[in-house]
Amino acid sequence: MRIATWNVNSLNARMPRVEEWLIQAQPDVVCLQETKMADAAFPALAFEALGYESVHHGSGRWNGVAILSRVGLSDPMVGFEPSIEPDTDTRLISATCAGIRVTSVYVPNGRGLDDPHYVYKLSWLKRLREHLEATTSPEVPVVVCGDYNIAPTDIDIWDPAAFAGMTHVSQPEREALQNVMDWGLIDTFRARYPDTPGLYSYWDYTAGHFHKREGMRIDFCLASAPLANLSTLDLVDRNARKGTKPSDHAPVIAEYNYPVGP
DNA sequence: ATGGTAGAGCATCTA
Repeated sequence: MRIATWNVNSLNARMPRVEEWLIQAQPDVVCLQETKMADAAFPALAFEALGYESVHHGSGRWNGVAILSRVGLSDPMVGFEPSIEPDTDTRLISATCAGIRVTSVYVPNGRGLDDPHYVYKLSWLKRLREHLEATTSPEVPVVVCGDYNIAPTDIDIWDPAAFAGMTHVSQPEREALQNVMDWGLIDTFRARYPDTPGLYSYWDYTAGHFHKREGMRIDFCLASAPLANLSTLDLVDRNARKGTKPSDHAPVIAEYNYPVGP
């Protein structure tokens, strides 16, 4: 089972590259973030032509998340479970694919430590844990994939000094992420490469950061133990960040020795 | 070549 997550930074702008990448990378399940489109504009037919069922949750100009699957897709849920304070944005969608409860998340950026959006970010992460508690169990196969907009530790960023006083690295954010993971989600990527620096999934478009290998690891496929125990591979597809009109994020791919089939 | 925003949408916000 090959599961990928990719913040595409506008699916309209990225569709040619996404289609090309699906054919080349052959993922079974894909979580997309920042589609930046309304549901009515989502190119479900184009994905279907490539063998993927899909669900999308988007409102227009900003955020927007989707799940693609070629191994079956059922029981979709958009946003947080109804008992939870609703999200004002379209940042979460869930579905069951081949017996795995899959969630695509686009955690709020936070903007600044003194910005209301930072409070929203922390609240959103608290609600993500409540959503998992209310809808599934760490005893079954679960993946929560997406752009978390948090670097778990300083090994996940190119220069800790460059991020002093900024979002993505603050202690409250890291604790909020840890609280989500404490529900029962494992970062198999870092478990596989515990001491390897320079493994990033996002590079700022500005100032040639990608070419200088100055990035952050903020996109993860987090898995519950039944799936994480079957982890066979974790990688960042850096090639997808090169060339013409790339997203500022690269796809993150995780593989599990788990039976593929609807 | 030896550097270096991008997207949405039309002023400016978001990342």
